[in-house]
Order: sequence, then structure tokens, then C-alpha cells
Amino acid sequence: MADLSTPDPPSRSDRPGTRERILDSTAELFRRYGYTGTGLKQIVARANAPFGSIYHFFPGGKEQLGAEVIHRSGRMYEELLTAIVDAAPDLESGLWDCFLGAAAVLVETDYADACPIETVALEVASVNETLRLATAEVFAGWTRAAVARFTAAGVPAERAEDLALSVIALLEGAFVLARAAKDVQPLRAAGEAAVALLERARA
Amino acid sequence: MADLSTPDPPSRSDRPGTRERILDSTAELFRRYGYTGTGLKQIVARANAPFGSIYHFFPGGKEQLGAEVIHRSGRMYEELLTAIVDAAPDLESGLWDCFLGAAAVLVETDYADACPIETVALEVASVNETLRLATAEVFAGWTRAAVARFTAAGVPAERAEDLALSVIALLEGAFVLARAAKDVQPLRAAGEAAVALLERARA
DNA sequence: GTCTATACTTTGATAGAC
DNA sequence: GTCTATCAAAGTATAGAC
Repeated sequence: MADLSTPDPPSRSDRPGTRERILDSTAELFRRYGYTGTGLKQIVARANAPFGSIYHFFPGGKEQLGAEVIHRSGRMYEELLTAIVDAAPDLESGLWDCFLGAAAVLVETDYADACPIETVALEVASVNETLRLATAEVFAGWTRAAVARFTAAGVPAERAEDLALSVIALLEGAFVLARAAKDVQPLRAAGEAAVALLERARA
Repeated sequence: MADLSTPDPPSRSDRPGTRERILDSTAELFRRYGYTGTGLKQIVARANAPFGSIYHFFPGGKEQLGAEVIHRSGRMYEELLTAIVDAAPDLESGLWDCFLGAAAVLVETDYADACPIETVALEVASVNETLRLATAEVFAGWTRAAVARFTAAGVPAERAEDLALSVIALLEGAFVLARAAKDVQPLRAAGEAAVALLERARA
């Protein structure tokens, strides 16, 4: 059961503070409904926070909150995936576990919780340059992490980046197909394809 | 809501009618800004149509218009991709041409015009069951068309569907990465991976 | 810092004149 | 059928009491 919550309650209180709850709430809503589909009122309602707290903690409004959530969700998801990979006996099975785990989460949440920033990334790409850059940085970070694992596992350096991009594309694309069809077969197919591409790149 | 085919092009003029212009306008805006990000007023402004025409031609409002655009865009994109594939000397180069052509369009439009329904599919997946089903039908149609080409090219039937899902996932996932980074490298990497997967499935 | 009330804009949708 | 005016609701953002 992949736990995506509780990074570290910062300091003085042991209960998550208002700012933290707003970030959590926003992340969950963005993942399900996207950026434009999520209202600030909806966010504070779910966070059990007063409306004014949004502008108290995020003077830049929805855009600042969105940028922070994109970076935060991106970092947490990267940690989750790398933890799964590093816990596996080899890279192939680690990769497979990522796709399989993603499929399990989708089924558990009735195909609501896929990639935490994919929907937002597509929505803002041609609309908001600040947020577009935030999503680009997240994807670049994932790519770096994947390249490091691939090269460490014996993939030639000149092939590692293309392989990383292809594997991430397989995961993101499979999320789209799986959520639309409410079926995990795209994730199984994409996972198998990712493993095959890794084996090919090693040879 | 039974008739999805063009009901009655006002035959007296050969210029595209109001209904057609609304559909075109909506399709373009959906591709760039998504479903919730596109307003009805924005649609009629771009279509040079009066606001009331939307509800005259689409009594079901935004949802009916959205469903029709999803099916229409899905069909047109399928025809475009299959035309590219069928024009190529072999399936491998046809597949590669699809990814290369998609990259060219992205560059021409400053990374605005990628898949016409991907953003909408993610936005509506957990929100609107009617539209979710529309996107699922489009993806299922693309999968069928790809399976037909793959089996005709010698891919065993039991591998053809997983291969089709993986190739479509590669394309959709590469669109996300390319639009976020404003870079076509993900499309080149994914295209090469798609060709490799096809070669592997044939062997 | 917490919380409420409100301003202003935009949304999808409707009514009715022409 | 075309087009305009307008509605109620929801959106983001702000002001200010406590």
C-alpha cells in the first residue's frame, strides 16, 4: 500500500499545520480534477481551513499554490518510485513493480489517482508559463533519477536518456488509456514494454 | 442523443456552416486548453458565431458539444495517422513517420497542438462519465486500427493488442513530456522505442 | 494568524426580440 | 435561425473584524 502522505510535520506541533493541510488537499484534488477543475473553495473545504489562509500562506494565489504543489507532488512521487525500484532485486523487476503498483492504486481509487501532475501539465502547457516550467522541472528530475539507475545497471550512457524518456512516456501514456477505459491492461502492456526496452538497451 | 453524424449541412451554401465552425473551433480550443479551460463564449468568438447557436445546434450544452468533438477529433486523428502509416513503404517507417510528424506539428504550433483529446480525457475521467466513455471509445478505435495493421504485418495476434496499447501509450506520454519541456526529444525517443517494440513483436 | 464577508469576474445556461 | 440581454452560480481575490 503505497503511502503518499506524511513527509515530515515541520516542527512545533505534531499535528499537520494549516499550510500543510492545504498543500495535501490541493495535491489530491489536482490529481483527480486537474488545475482549472479544482476551486480554491474546494481546497479549503477539504483541508478544513478558512478561505483566507490560502492567501495568508500563498500570497501569489492559485498560481503560487499550484507551483508549490507541482514541485512537492513531483518530489514525493519520485521518492515513491525510486523506493520501489531500489527495493527490488534487479532493475527489470523494479520497473515492473512500478507499473504494477500504479495499476493497484488505480483500481483502489476507482481510476482516480494516477500521476499527480500529468493532468495539470497538459492543462497549463499553453496557458501558464510559470506552471509549465514547474512541470518541466519535475519531469526532468524524474528523467535524471531514471538515467542514474539505468547507467548504474549497465545501460550505455548514450542510450540511457532516451530509454528514460521512453519509460516515463510509457507510464504517463498508460495512465491516460487506463483512466479513460477504466482498465489496467494498458499499464500491464506498457510495463512489459518498458522491461523489454531496458533489456534491449543493456544488450 | 443518437445521431453523431453530420445532421444536415445547410446545403444552400458551400461555405462551412455555423454548426461546423463551432465544432472546429471547439476542437482546436480543447486541444490547447482542455475542457474546463475552454469557455463557450471563447468558442463562439473564434467560430464567428452568435452565442445562442451553441444551444440551437447542441441542446445538451457543453457536454453534448464536448462528446461530439471528442468523437469527431478522434476519428479525424485516426484517419490522419492511418494515412501516414499506409503511405509508408513498411510499417516500421510508417510508425516512425507518425512520431516525426507529430513532433513537426508541435514545433510549428509552439507545442500547442498535440493529441486532440488527451487533455480532455484526463480532465473528465473522474468527473463526467459521458465524456469519459467518449474518450474511451476513441482510444479503443485507435487500438483496433493499430491491431489490424500490426497483425497484417506479421505480429502474432496474441501480442498485437499489447503492442498497440504500448505504442499509443508511448505517443500520448511523449506528448506530455514534449509539451511540458517544449522539446521534441521525448517524441524521437518514444518513436524509436515504438519501432523497436514492433520489431521485437514480429520476431 | 484565524476566520467571515464581500467585491469582481467569468462561467454555463435561458429568454425573447428580430 | 440569428443574435442580444440577462440570469444564477461558481471562480479568484481582497478587506477587515476578531
